[in-house]
Parts: sequence; structure tokens; C-alpha cells
Amino acid sequence: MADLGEASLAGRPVAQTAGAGSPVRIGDVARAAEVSTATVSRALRGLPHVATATRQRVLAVAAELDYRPNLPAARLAAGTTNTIAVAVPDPAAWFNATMVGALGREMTAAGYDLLLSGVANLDERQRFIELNGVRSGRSDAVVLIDVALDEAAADAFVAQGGRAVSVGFRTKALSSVTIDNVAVGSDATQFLLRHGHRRIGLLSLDSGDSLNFSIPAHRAQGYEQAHADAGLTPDPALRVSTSNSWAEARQAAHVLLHSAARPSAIFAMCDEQAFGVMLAARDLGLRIGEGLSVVGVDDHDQSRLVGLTTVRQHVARQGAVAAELLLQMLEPSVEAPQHVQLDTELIIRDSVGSPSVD
Amino acid sequence: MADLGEASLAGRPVAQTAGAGSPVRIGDVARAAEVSTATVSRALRGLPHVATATRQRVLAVAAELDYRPNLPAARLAAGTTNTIAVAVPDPAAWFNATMVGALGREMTAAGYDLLLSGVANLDERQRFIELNGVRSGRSDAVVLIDVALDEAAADAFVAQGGRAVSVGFRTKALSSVTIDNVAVGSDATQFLLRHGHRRIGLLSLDSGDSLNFSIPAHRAQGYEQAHADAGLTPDPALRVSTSNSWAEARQAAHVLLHSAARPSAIFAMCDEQAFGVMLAARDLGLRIGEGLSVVGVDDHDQSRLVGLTTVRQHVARQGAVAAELLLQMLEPSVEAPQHVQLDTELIIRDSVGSPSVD
DNA sequence: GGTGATGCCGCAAACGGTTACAGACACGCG
DNA sequence: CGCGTGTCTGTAACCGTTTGCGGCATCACC
Repeated sequence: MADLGEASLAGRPVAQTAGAGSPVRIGDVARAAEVSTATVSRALRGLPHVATATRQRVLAVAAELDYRPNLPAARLAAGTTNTIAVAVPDPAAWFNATMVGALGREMTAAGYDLLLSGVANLDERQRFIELNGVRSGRSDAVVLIDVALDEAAADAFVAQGGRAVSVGFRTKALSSVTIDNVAVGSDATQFLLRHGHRRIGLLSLDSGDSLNFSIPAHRAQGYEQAHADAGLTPDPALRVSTSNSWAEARQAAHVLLHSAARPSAIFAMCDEQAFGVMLAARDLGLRIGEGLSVVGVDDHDQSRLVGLTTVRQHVARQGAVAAELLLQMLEPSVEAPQHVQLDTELIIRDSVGSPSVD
Repeated sequence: MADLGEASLAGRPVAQTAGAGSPVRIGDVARAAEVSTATVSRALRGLPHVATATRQRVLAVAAELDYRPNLPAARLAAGTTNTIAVAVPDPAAWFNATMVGALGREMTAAGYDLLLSGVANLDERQRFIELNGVRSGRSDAVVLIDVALDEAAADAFVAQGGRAVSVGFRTKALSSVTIDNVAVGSDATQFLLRHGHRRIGLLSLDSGDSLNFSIPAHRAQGYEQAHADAGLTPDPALRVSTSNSWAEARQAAHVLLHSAARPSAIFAMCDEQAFGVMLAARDLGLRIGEGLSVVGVDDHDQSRLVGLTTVRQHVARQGAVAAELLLQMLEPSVEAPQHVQLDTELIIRDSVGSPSVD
């Protein structure tokens, strides 16, 4: 006790002599600072009921000893993890990566860790939900990015005490941040119709690639609706779907462009697919905006580079809103779930022109 | 028994709260299966020394009760976290996102969780290293993606018992997976020289944007060396550096193309920068491969789309190797750090042609 | 039928913190 | 001087697992 006090006062940083096998525990700090572990705990975490002088001393001793609290122990005792688990279908996809980046920035600033899980199919989703319930103490809350839950599953999750915010889909029980995907589809399609296109291909997103059926469904609905508003009915043969990879989209575009009902324009449900369409056009010697028009969705970083007209969704903003919802959900006061819908915006570049006359 | 109810009467805000359901603990399972908690623990984790019949019974009861082990408790008792922490400068950047995706796939399969941290500057790096030492019990190991440590820091980290694998840079103490960046730079430059270019701009990566100085330095060294091998000395005025964003690269390319020493080709240190160069060329009405040639590095998903000639590094493969190194590092047998260097490959598309005659 | 060896299983001690509760002390006021 | 009030601090009971060690059958083998 006094010995340790002397040692640390001697001015020789104990930390430097600390080898691999010297775990400094809270008790060591308490002894060296001549207080109880309770006081050390309070002092270190900035809780009230600690005299300023005492706090200073504890802080100094902890620094001197290079004390690092053991997280599992703290979490076990406190029953809270300061961690949030994020589920994404594919961590490498642009939208997801950008969203995770934004979320991470905000949550790290708020003192949370980010646990990242790739959840690409129903089994993995099931596993994720089971593993991240409150009961396991893995995380304090969960954010589901395009990993949709049905109403029943969402209800069950919150009934068990789970907290979650969803991005890209909406259920009653969970706070959510979404965009209006019907509007996305109809804005894109209307723009094409207004340019005179009458045979507009629809490159839809595979359900297999996403656990969120509602996005392609709503965008397709917007596509239908825009046609209906113009007194038209789209040819079902113009509809094809692929994953969000440009390689698959390229194949699909080939099929579409070689089919009987050859489109003069294609509405792709994400920019990555639109890139594939552009590649296919290049394969066939078609100039984008002349021989073939394309509209995408997202406003991917690279879209500007290739002059792609697209419906922009502000990803970083969605991430920030999701973080905000999370944070207020973590507050003790239990509030009703909140639903935020953000605007989208048609960005006109030069991948759309009038259909070439046959 | 009533005793248990009495015992926990202390009045703590136990999870007795509404709807959350009584948390079932390992003891509940033990009681229901008429065995001890030790046996339940062993049975559930597939450890030996449990009779098959007993194991079956425990498994059944646990499923029946929907038992979920409490992770912090298990981690505290076992002293292991089954979690690995990943540090990346920018989680949204293509290389990083792809790497994290690959890493996540492998590690999840091996039963590990992935903790993701954005580490963009020295303070954050310091914080990350401190927080993820073994002592805190946050993770079992760390992977540093382009978040470089110097030899001393790496030594200190392992001396404290830390385990880490580094991606993109190499130090003695840490296992690493890297590519030969000097070769990357010289391959790209040689290719340009062979096409007759004599004024080759060098678009370098800002150190500010990356904690890994060695990558731009080595690639630049390759650039110099290729010139030297051809008996040439590059004009220092041809050298500019930016972050890895295409927007900044675009500006820089403008500067370069308007300068006195106007280059006929540009070697960009990553494809994202090369995209910016292509944009700048478009701004100026220069056709890529004719008025201006460009070579990038990475083979970004979109590079094929725009016909960019680039030096490919197999990201997914790097991720897989990193995972493998991690896994064998987590084995009890402590081995010497391993260093793996993977090959790169020049992918020739059509962004390079001969310099136009003045 | 004794004697180890072997296989299952339970007891109870960690693991390293957090926090409810009570005690100690200083102070102001009637 | 007694008493209430408020601030700081310590005691000790948890939090829910894992695991070393020892007990006890069962079994193989002389």
C-alpha cells in the first residue's frame, strides 16, 4: 500500500516495466491510490460522488500503472455492452460500406463499438437475430441494413427486449430510416417516358441477393405506376432481374437487348447494375444516351465518372439518422419507434437521350 | 425453490422488467436436465467427457428453454473473446470494404465476431492500440489494414501479449500480408515508358489520408526506378499527391495538365484516383488512351467498366490469407510471425496509348 | 477378486468488475 | 447541543460463466 504509493511517487513509470504477465486490476489501482475499488470505478468512469482531489489521484495512479479495465468483466457486472451489432447482406457493396462507415463514425464518437456481420441469407439472418438478442449480451442494439424482418419477427424481437433500427425497410415495431422507393421508381421511369421512350427495360434486383424484397417491389411498382399515369402498360418481357453485380447485369442487358421486345432505355435498380448495362452497350457498340438510355439508383461514387443519370439517395445522411435513432433508443426512457423517410433526388447527367428512330 | 427467490430479493433492478421474460441461465438448464452447470457448459460447447445420452438431454433441454449463454460472463470466465478487431482508415473505401468483407466471411465461418473501427489519424490509431491490447479483453487479435505501426510500437504491442496481423505494411513483429509495391510502381511506369511516354505524371497518395506511408513511397520508388532503368530522370514537377478520392484527384489532374511540364500520361496510385484523372480528361475534351494515358492500381470493380489499365491486387485473396494467418496465430502454439507477399498483375485495357505527337 | 485405468460428472473457486446500501464526516441551524 | 442534510467513501453482494480437481462407477486384465 504505502510501498506502492512510494514507488509511484518515485517518478519511475511502472508502466514501462510492465511485462506481458502483469495484469493490473482495479484492486491494484485502489490499493495504490489508497481508496476502495468502488471509488476507483466511479472515478474512472466520471460518475458523481467522488471528491475532485480523490478523482485526480485515482486518475494519476491509473495512468501510472497503465490500468486497462477488463471489458467482459465490466459488461457482465453492468449488464451493458456499449456495442451495437450491424447486419448487412454484403459488407463490400458500396451502399452498405458507405452506410457502415457513417454509422461507425457516429457511434464511435458516442463511445460504442461496432460489430459487423455479413447476413446474406435466411439462415444467417435467423442466426444473427438469435445471437444478438439482449439475452446473449453481445450487443445493446442492432441495426439491420436491408436485412428485413417481417412484422411477427420484429415484434418477437422487441418483445424479448431487443432494440433495433432498420435501414431500407419498415416494420411497426422497429425504428426505421427509409426512402420512398415507389417514388424512386416512378421518378426514374417518368424521366425516361418524358424523353419519349416507350420500351423501357426494367432491371430488377434479385430477391436472392437481398433479404429485402420491398425495395425491388416498390421500385417496380413505381415503374408500373409511371406507365399507368401515362396510359401505358409495360411489356412483361422487358423485365429481368439480377444480383447487384455489374457482371450479372451486363449479361441480363445482353439478353434484353437481343430479345424481340428490345428496349430503347433501361431502368436499373441500382447504379452497379446500370454500370453493367453500360458495359453491355459498349459490347454492342451502342453509345449510351444515344443508342441506349440508362437510369440507375443510388448515385454511386463512380456514377458521375461515367455520366450516369440516377436517383440519388443520401447514404451518409441515412447513416447519421440511423445513428441518431439508435442513440435515443439507448436512452433509458423507452419511447415509441420512430420512422424517418428521407428524400431522394433525380440527378440528370448524360446517360439519357431520346430514343433513336428505327 | 423459494430460497432462490428470497436470495435475489435484494431489490436490484434485475431483468424482472416488463415483457423481457425471465432470463434463463445455465443453472436453469442444469436443474431441468438434472445435471450440474459444469456438465451443461461442457455439453453445449461440444467438449469431451460428457456421455452421449447426457449431451443429448442437455441439448434438448437447452433448446426447450431457449437458453442463450451470456457472452460477457463466458468471456470473463474463459478469458477469451472470440472476437477480432479490425482497424481501417476508411471503411467505405473500396479496398477496405472488400477486405473487410472477405475477412468477415472467413472469420465468421471460424466462429469469430468482427469488430470494426475506423482509424483515420494518429490519435485514433493510438486509441485503437490501447483499447485493443489483450489486457482489455476486447478482442483476441487485431488486424491492421493500412494502419501502420513502426517497429517499436509493434514490438511493444506483442510484448504486452497482443496478437496482430497487418495488411499493406510489414514489420518484424507482426504477421503480414503485403504486395510488392515497388514492383507495382515500376510495372505501371515501365508499361507507360514502353508506349513511348516520356512525361509521366505521378499522382501520389497523401500521407494525411493514410497511416501507411510505405505504400506511396514504394510505388513512387518503382516509378523512379523504372525511369532510371530507362536512363531517364522524371521531372519533379510531374509529381502531385491527393487523397484517394476521385474528386481531389480530378483537381490535381487539372493542375498537372495545365502546368508547364504537361504529362502525356499519368500513373495514379489507386484506381479511384485514376477515375478522377479520367474525369479531368473529359473536362478538357481529351480522349483517354489518345490525348492522355492513365494507369491505376487495384483493379477496382468499376475499372473494367471504364477500360482502365491497372495493376491488379487480389483483395479477396489477401483477405483470405490474412484470415488464415489470424487463425493459426490464435492456436495455442506460439509461432514466429509469418510474412506473405502476394503477386500483382498488370491488367491491360484501353486507357493507355502512344503519346500524341505535338 | 483385487488393482489400476478410464470415463463421467459435480463442487466450488475463480474471472474482474459494478453498485445498493450504509457508514462517516462536515456543516448549518434552531 | 441535537438534529437534519448533503457529500464522500467503503463493504460486500452480486453478474453468469468456465474449469481444476477430486469422487465414484465401470471395465479390462491379470
